[in-house]
Amino acid sequence: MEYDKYAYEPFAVTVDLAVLTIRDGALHVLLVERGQDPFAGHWALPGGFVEPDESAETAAGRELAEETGLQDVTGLHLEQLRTYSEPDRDPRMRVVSVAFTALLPNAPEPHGGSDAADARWVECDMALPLAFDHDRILADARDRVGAKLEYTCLATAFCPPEFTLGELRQVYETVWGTELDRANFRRKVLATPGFVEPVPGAARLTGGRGKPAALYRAGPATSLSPPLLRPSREGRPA
Amino acid sequence: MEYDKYAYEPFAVTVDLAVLTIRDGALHVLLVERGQDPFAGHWALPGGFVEPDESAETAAGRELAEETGLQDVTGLHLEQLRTYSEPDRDPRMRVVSVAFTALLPNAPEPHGGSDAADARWVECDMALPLAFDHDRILADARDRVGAKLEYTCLATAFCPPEFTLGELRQVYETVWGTELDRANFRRKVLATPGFVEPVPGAARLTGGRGKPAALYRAGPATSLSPPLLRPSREGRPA
DNA sequence: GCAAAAGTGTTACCCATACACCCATGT
DNA sequence: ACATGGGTGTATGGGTAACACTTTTGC
Repeated sequence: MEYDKYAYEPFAVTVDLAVLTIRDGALHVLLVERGQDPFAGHWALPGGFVEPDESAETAAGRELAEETGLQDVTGLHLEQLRTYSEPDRDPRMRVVSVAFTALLPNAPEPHGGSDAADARWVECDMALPLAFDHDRILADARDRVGAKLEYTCLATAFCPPEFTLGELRQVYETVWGTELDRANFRRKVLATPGFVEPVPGAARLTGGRGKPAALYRAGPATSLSPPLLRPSREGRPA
Repeated sequence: MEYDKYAYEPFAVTVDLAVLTIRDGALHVLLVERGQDPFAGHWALPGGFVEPDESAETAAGRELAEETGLQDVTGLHLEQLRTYSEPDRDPRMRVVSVAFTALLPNAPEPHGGSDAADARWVECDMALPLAFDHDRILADARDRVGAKLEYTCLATAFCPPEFTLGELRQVYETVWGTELDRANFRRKVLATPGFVEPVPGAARLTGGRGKPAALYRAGPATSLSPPLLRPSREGRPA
């Protein structure tokens, strides 16, 4: 049987990417400067249209490679965040956007490829305001990542293939904006089977000072039970 | 500036609903029997097209009201699950579906409204196989709900406005498929500020036998910290 | 020597677990 | 009387928090 594809006003489907990384102890997001209206000259999250033969996931991976110039997407974490579909979120037409969160270990300088006038890393707290509803998408991405650090092994996605426990701890401290006790963090991570695996004999200096630290790789585990909870949860009932 | 809305092959955007409730101590899902191809005669999750002036959230609420006949959507939990966009998930055309999870306290018998030939509650474990990729959507919904019971106050969404702690505990036991210690569950819930609030002086018999139980209402809290973890977490690394 | 960061040890306390036990109700 | 489910008490153990201490490096 045939089906009238044009019975409805057409929808466009796009992907938007909240690409996060840690630079200089601060959470950064990849932004592009829009080259055309609407919001020409404003900063926005990278993204683009889903092609007819692509899933949103495929489109997100393609856009990410285009924007960052990364070909080795190994060890890269790409995850669907949620879908934004308010009728007026794009003044041109109905655009439904599937948003993704991507976590990068190292931060290669982006080359403003494809349709973006310019692309660069911006500290998250300095990023607002963004085009469209991208402020909200970025805020949702930060919430999600912060929450996921508690009960998943996601933190290693921010680290290079080999990392020290101090670097891993800095991931938590940066995303959560808190300080963690070194000793307790170490015990907790090492006590979780499959979270990290030691690299035998390897050690590296971190920050130029202090004792060289042992190196670890990400392990096969994905979930953290019991979870690693954020400190200072103050909850007062009404 | 104008924009060519028809430059791309058109996408259709739909919503699919995993409406869950608890009946007779088992998790049930609302299913409709499809009246036309593709998958005519098969069971599927309720859903439908997003109208031109609707967000996916609005469309999901409308579809839910249509399928269940519920007008008082008070105390109803409707939440975006994720978006399914594989190019071949619908043989007719490109259909991108935003899936939602809805939790209902009581289970009104659905009336097969709108375009559904029939609609009924089906025990989740008996539901497979479903049309399209709805098996996967339902599995994702069950995973999500089970996980959210751990660190949110979502369980009250399965309960009527006033409920006993035993009923609340049955929600956990049903969704998780485990048994929980009554005494410890009680202490845990009451120790979490804002999870439940007592209804002064009220009591009700549950199951006809035993001591009448005190009644509680859902409180203002939404998150559960520290979380209420599922028992028997056995994790073996590779 | 001093600062900085890694790594180890120790103690106290919280909290979850696992029970035992009493209470109120219907059959 | 007995079964059933609500409600309370309590001992034990594991894990986290908090802090002291040693080690190894660069300046």
